[in-house]
Amino acid sequence: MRVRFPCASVVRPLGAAVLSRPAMKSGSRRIVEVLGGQVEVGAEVVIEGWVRTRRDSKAGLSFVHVHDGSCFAPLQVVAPGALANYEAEVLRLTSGCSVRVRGVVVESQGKGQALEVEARALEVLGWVEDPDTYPMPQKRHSMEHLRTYAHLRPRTNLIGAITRVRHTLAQAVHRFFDARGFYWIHTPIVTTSDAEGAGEMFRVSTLDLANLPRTPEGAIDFTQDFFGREAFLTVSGQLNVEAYCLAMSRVYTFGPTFRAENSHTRRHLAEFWMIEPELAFAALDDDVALAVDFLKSIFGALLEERADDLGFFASHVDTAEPRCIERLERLVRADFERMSYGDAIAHLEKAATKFEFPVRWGVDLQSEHERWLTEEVVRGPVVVTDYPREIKAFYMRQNEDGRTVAAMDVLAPGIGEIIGGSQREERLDVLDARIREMGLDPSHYGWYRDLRRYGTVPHAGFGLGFERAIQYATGVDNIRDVIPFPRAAGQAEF
RNA sequence: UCCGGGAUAGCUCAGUGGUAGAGCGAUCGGCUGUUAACCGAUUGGUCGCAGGUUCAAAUCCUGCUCCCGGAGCCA
Repeated sequence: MRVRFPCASVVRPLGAAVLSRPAMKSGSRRIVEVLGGQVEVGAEVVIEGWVRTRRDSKAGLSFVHVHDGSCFAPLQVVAPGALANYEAEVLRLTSGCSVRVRGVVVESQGKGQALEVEARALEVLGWVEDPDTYPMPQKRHSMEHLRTYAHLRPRTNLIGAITRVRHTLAQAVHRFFDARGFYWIHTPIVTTSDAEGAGEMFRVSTLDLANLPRTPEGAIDFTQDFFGREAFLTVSGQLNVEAYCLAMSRVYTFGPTFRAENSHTRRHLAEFWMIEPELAFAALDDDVALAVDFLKSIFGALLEERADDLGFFASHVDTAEPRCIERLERLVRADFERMSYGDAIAHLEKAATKFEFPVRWGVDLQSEHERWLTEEVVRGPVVVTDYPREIKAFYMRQNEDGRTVAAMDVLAPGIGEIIGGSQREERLDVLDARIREMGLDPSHYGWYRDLRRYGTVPHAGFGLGFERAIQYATGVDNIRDVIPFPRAAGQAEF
């Protein structure tokens, strides 16, 4: 995918954010305030930002487009030749220079912007030392190139837009839960539980790798390690948040999560952010309803608050049909399709396509199957429920049929599983039997079993990969481009 | 981890054994209330690294490193 780097010529509708003036600055305004009409025409303002483009007119003035991150559109600064430093500095401005501009807000004589700032003074705060090798000049860049300059890529239209979308979605997540009485639980990053069972874990240790302490039997002696036992980075906050759920009733986590899988795909990171609500006195249907309500709410907020950035994704980035704005609008309005795993298998068995992995009841859905369901059968997101117990985690609640569990996945076109959740097994005897059945030892699940021993209640929850939600919302192909500094197998620069 | 593709100018790429190319960028000039600006000129290379074959290697062979896509794992 190629993305055009230079500023778009069309001013998009601005976000709804109303910015208050920062207390520590005198008269300095963010560009979104000026372009959003929050500053009167004729008023003097100070603008601080980075030059994106400069065009000179031999009428003796220059047009300098400046970004400060506050919105998608640039501010056009008109720099008259009468400026004291016009010849010496303004005519030497290149993409990437940082500037402070004092000027007057005026109606633009040109097309492409309604308002602009006529400079009375333009101060260069920082030059670009060699414009020929500046990695972010005004031209098209490949995503791969941007990725190798993770520290400079936020200066591009694309990464700037992603950054604002990511922020807006994060805020919408917290607002959604807060409005419904959910408490944000800061579950631990470091875990000593080897029971999370959601993939390979990163070890956390202060032991000297070159000189490991040994037990008499020759094993590594973790009692001498920092925590007195083996420790890892969390792969899920779910088990911990269940404890708070069975006291606070409605809780959620929103934090970093780590998987040491050696994955090389556009959908995987070693460090990513996950959102995991947990709802007490609830069954699977409540969980599905919460998930659907959640997706509609956060994407609805995004449509309202970041129309400028979404317009850019729809016109320059997204290649799926329908493009992101229409896709999100449909999702916000639509009733979500829902089907059981059994029905999904039936659909797949009827499919005209021959799958690489043959379909039969009992197999887990492969990427190709999820794609068929979302892109061909439903043509949109779909909730699949009641999976075979053999392919799901030990904590999921067993259904009456004895062969399925109360699990649900929300599948989205182009992304695959965007949400995975379940009703949890609240019956201690059933949970213990399940743990043993999977060859695990109930004694390792002490505190988790306590939750079933003392005042257990039906409860349910789900997990949502935050970056995948951003991918879905923007149409950005590679997950490494929707997180500021991606960490993946073999990649932790910056 | 497996399968496939790739690494040549600041960027994106062409170049299948015989003197290293284009577009974009950058620089300079022309033109213009400009806005993917336009026109002209200039600049720009240890062809990923290490070996090998050959009179001759960006090109063929071997190994390595890294990147991209897909699969698995999963969110």
